[in-house]
Formats: sequence, C-alpha cells, structure tokens
Amino acid sequence: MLKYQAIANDIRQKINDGIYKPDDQLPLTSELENTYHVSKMTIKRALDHLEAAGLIVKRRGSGTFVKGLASNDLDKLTQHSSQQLFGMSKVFAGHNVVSKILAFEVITAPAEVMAKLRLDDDSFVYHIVRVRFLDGKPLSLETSYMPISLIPDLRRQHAEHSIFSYIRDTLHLNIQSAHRIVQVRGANELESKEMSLAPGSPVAVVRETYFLSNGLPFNYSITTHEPDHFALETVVIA
Amino acid sequence: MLKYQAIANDIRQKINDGIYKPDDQLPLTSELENTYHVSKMTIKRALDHLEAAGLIVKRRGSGTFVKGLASNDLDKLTQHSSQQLFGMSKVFAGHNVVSKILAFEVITAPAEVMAKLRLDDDSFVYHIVRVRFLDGKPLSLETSYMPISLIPDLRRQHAEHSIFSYIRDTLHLNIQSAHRIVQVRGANELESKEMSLAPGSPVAVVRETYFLSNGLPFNYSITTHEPDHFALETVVIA
DNA sequence: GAGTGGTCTAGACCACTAT
DNA sequence: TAGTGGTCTAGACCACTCT
Repeated sequence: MLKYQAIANDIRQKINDGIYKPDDQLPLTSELENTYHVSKMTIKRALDHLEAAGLIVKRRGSGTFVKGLASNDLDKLTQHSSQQLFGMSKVFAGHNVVSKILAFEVITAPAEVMAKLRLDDDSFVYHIVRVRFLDGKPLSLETSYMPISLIPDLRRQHAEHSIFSYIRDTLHLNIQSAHRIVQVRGANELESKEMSLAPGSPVAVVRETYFLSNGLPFNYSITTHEPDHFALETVVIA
Repeated sequence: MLKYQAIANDIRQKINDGIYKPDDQLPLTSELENTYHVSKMTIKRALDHLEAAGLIVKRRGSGTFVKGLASNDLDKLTQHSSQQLFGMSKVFAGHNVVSKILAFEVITAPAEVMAKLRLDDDSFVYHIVRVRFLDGKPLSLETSYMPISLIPDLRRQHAEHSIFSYIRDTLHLNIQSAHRIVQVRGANELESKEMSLAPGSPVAVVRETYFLSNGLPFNYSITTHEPDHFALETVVIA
C-alpha cells in the first residue's frame, strides 16, 4: 500500500470512528509529518484525496477541518470510497441480480454509436438489450453497444452474468473511466412493458461511455432506471 | 498563474485546437519537462488534472494519450473547465434568467434541514421557494434553507437576483463545495402548477448541500427541474 | 533490458490568515 | 509578524510495459 493512500485511509477511518468529528480541526500538516514519518508532499497528497472525496476542507493560513456533514452523509463518504464505476453485480453484491436478455446480436453501428465509439462507417458492434432484476424486481433496462474489434467473442452467457468481468478477467483489459450524462423522461412502451411501469411514468436515463486504460472507448450504453432504486450522488469542489 | 495550471491549460488548448488529437500520444513527461522548463512533479500535477477532467489517460510503462472522445464531448470538456458549482445566473449567462418568489420567510428548521445543516433544536432558517424562468419559460422550482446565523440580513431582493452573489460579494464568504443527490419522480401539484407540467409527469429532483471554505454547511436546497433543460454530466475515474 | 510514468524526500520559497 | 497550507525543485528509487 502506498504511503499517501495508507495515510488517507487512516484519517478517513479516524473520521468514521469519530476521533475527528465534523467541524474539528485536524492536526497541522507539520504534526502529521511527524506522526506518520513522511514528508510534507506526502501528507498533502493524502489530504488532497480526502478533500476531493468531500470529507475535509483546507484553508491556507488557518488549517484543515472536517466538513460539517450530516452523520448520514459522513457514513456514506467514509465507507464507500468514492464513486462506483463497475456494473451492478458489484454495487448490489449480496443481493440477487439477474439479467433477462431481450436482444443479443451484431449489427452495423448506428450513427450515434459510431460517433461515441469513434468507429468507421461500417463497423460491427454488439447490440445487447437487457433488463436487470434486483431480488426479482425490474430495476433497469440497458441498451449497450460494443465494437467487435475490441471485444472479440462475446457470448450470450457473458451478458447473462457480467460483461465487465469477462472484459477484465478473461480479456485482461483494464477499464479506466466512464463519462456519464443523466437525464429524465417518461417511460416508452418497451420500458413500461418490461419494467412494469405505467407508460409515460418517470424514468432516469443514463448514457455512459466507458474507456479502457489505453484511452479507447469500448462501450456505449443507454440505461433507463426505475425511479425507486435510482440515486446518483456527486461531490463538487470549487 | 501557477505553473501546473498554466501547463494544464496549454495542453488542454492544444487538445481543443486539434494539435493533440484523440488517441494521440502526448510527448513524454521528460520532454514536457524540457519544453516547459519545470520539474517532473509539476508536469505530473498538470497531467493529473487533465486526467481527472476526463481528457487524457496515463499508462505507466507506455505513455500518456488523449482519450478517444467523440468530438462533441471533447469540445464540452476542453471548454467548460470541469463541473459547475454556482447558481444558474452564471450557468446561463447571456440568457434571461428571472426568479418568481413563492415564499420568503424565516421558520424554525424542519428535522431534515436541521440534520443537513447541523443546527440546534430551535434554530431559525430562511425558507425560500423560487421558480426560475429561462427566457420566459419555467425551468425549475427550488426550495432552499439557510441558517440566519451564518447568512445575516438576507433580503427578498437578493432572492430575486442571485443569493450566491450576495454571499460572496457582500458577505465575503467563500463557497467551497457542494454535495448533490439526483433522483427522479413525478411532479407534485405545486410543481405542475408553477412549471406548467402535467401532474405526475417526470421531473429531476436535485438535493444539494453547499459548504463554505471553513467547512460549515450554509445552504440545503431541493430543486425540481423540468426535463427538457436538465442534464447532469460526470466523469468517473477508476 | 530499455523506457515509460509513479512515489517519495528534504528543503527553499510563496500566499494567505490571524492577531 | 508568527503560523498556516501551497508550489516547486532535483534527484533517488520504484512499478509497470514492451520487445
């Protein structure tokens, strides 16, 4: 474990345990240097991460303070370390997540998909439509496109479980990041039928582009979520 | 301007101008050290920021690459530098943004507000309900709570324009960060009436807590957005 | 093995806050 | 003016990729 990570985790834990409480001042960076036996830059990096995570606030000239967070929010931030990238199989670990496959085929990429995945004119992509169920209840309907050039030999069985596991564990490709756009609209016919929603009733629409560690986009997906189990949380720093 | 910021801006500009294109490899960090006459750590910090912004990808052992972004997305990321914190008056600069005030009063804080703003039992808060119009069309309905202890002497006229400007320019307080939760539901009676929406039609609900640079929460707000002008974009790094 | 980016240091100097 | 965190450096050493 890297030093700055270990220090960040330690301080996060102390905030979680109430050793450092909301509005408390943290020890000075010079004191932290001594207690952890590291240089100034290393302390700074650890605190930078905690600041980006929304846990603390730094003020040049004054000191470093735990944010005045409601205890609920504090718990969330100290436990799940930052944002989730990977599929629901991980997010809902412990629950029963099942996929029903409505489509699994290879097609020539539609214009929007071509643009998002930076593909040539007549590139082939997988076109996968799945409904995800959590403990038997429909959660979301996902339409996903992936170029066959990057993800060879994807099978229906992978889509039934976790496509992301196949990509990482079998193809040994690293997922580096995702770009997301969240919007809202009424459910269309397919969505209302497959998710047992009234037509036109509210759904969250999340469009995502996923990138590999070499910078190439390998997945463009549009997921509509049933409202009761959808919440997206972010922290914005000025 | 700080060196690492200047370098980050310069490289962002070069990506925007197409000097570095999607999938291109950037110059090696050692070369960048020479061209900008700075140390390794300074180059690293500049690139770290561009990576967090979703523009580039770094691979130890291989090099640094521009992400394979669709040209639309590239433009967005290179121009608006990262996420927005501050009120609509800034986001929609150039457009005509007007507020209609439905409520402007001081009340004892409800339980949820007390928790979010970490207030004592019978603290007073402003309770402000506004409808925001963009070029004459209703955009959102915002219910906002702020403790009178932190924000003294707020007037109706401030709510009519920008509360954030009052806080920054008059009170000289710095807004450091915001925590956001986005959800979806059907419009209630007030929302449908004030925003000319069918009852139960989809709206985005954003709950936000804003923090000052001393770590204190000073504003808790619940905003419901009409769907046509709402989109929230985020970049997630593994 | 040659080459990439990453971590960490010790210390000089800077920018901001408080009193 | 004392004390806070921030920037930047030059260089040692490390972890990973690719051939």
